[in-house]
Amino acid sequence: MPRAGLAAASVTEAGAKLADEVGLDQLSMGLLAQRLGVKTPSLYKHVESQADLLHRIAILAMTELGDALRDATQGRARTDALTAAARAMRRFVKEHPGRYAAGNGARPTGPDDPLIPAGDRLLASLSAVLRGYQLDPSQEIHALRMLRSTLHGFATLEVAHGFRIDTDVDESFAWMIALIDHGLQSTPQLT
Amino acid sequence: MPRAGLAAASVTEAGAKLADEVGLDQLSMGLLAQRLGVKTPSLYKHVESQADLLHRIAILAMTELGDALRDATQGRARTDALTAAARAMRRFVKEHPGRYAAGNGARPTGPDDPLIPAGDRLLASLSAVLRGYQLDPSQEIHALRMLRSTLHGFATLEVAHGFRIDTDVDESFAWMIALIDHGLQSTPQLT
DNA sequence: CCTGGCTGGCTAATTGTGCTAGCTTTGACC
DNA sequence: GGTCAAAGCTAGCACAATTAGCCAGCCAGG
Repeated sequence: MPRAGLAAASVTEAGAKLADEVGLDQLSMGLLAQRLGVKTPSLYKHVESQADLLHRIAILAMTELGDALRDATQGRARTDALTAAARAMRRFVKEHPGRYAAGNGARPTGPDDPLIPAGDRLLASLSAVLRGYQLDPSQEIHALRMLRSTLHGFATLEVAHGFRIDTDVDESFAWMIALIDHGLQSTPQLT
Repeated sequence: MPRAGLAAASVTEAGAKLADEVGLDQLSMGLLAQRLGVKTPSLYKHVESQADLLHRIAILAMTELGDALRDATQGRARTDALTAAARAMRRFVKEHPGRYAAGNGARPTGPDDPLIPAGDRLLASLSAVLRGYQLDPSQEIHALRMLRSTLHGFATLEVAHGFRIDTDVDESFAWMIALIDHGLQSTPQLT
């Protein structure tokens, strides 16, 4: 009997792809095994448990998203960088809703969990966007959280079909980014 | 054998409370039955399925949240109304994370699903907040989506322990609201 | 009263899913 | 060619959702 030739990385990748297709909550070990042409218990040779699989998908997602943001903002600043980062984030969540959901739900399991540096790099990319606005250092953390909340909220609502009619969603997104950009430029006035 | 005296409404309420305590994904029929002092299959006399239960919890959550927003914004306008609505929303999600998650995940099952009016009332409350800013009508939908995305994103990230250190979260929230308020007041400049 | 039917509980059993145990085969390396 | 870890498999357990079908309590009408 020929071997399937799997490894932890390829199982994780396949799991992430499947989660994007069917939704994270519909991702089962059986379905993934079927997709890989293997029986369910065989997956446990590569992955400790379903929780472990989800964790690996989460790390993959955070890493990919961090990379996407870094690439998108390379060589840009202020409004340009903000727009590029926002679009990259929205695009990633739209194309990879399952992965992204996994990334969101994951908690680090210990102090040397690779999820932590992956998350750090993601935050660093967003921080880099804000750097161009030369905020008061005491406001950076607030701006970072605001930016993250906004992008996260919009993207998750969108993929959950949270916006009633699908009209003008692109326009709404651009409008929201413009509002944030405007706000970041007038930041001293915010107390 | 004495009866437990349940009804669909009380089962839903208990399910919502339990979801808030243990997390929506940990809510099982067995756990809920145990909480109600009843065996699992008995729940099916009051609720069609687990999916039905979640749907009922979702409707409850949307209704409650809509009420909370309406109450919070009564008699207020502009900055005042915005702040009150934002706080009410954040508070609700913090106190009822399970319900809120159920409300988010739910999709209407048909054209006369009570979830639809419940959602409408929620959106109407947020719309009312924006009315005070006298936006250009073409921008109302964008502002509404922005507001919803922002509040949703912040609150969900917060309950998911998405903010690394818990310091200054209140401050970040206030800062974000101030930025939105400022943006809504200078809305003509956003093209 | 008391009695019949509806209601809301129960037990038993089915299915699907995560997971473990333990066996077998492949294939890489000596 | 022998050996041994890796990677597959079958069998089977545990637990969650659900269904079927039984029985007790309660309430209205005689």
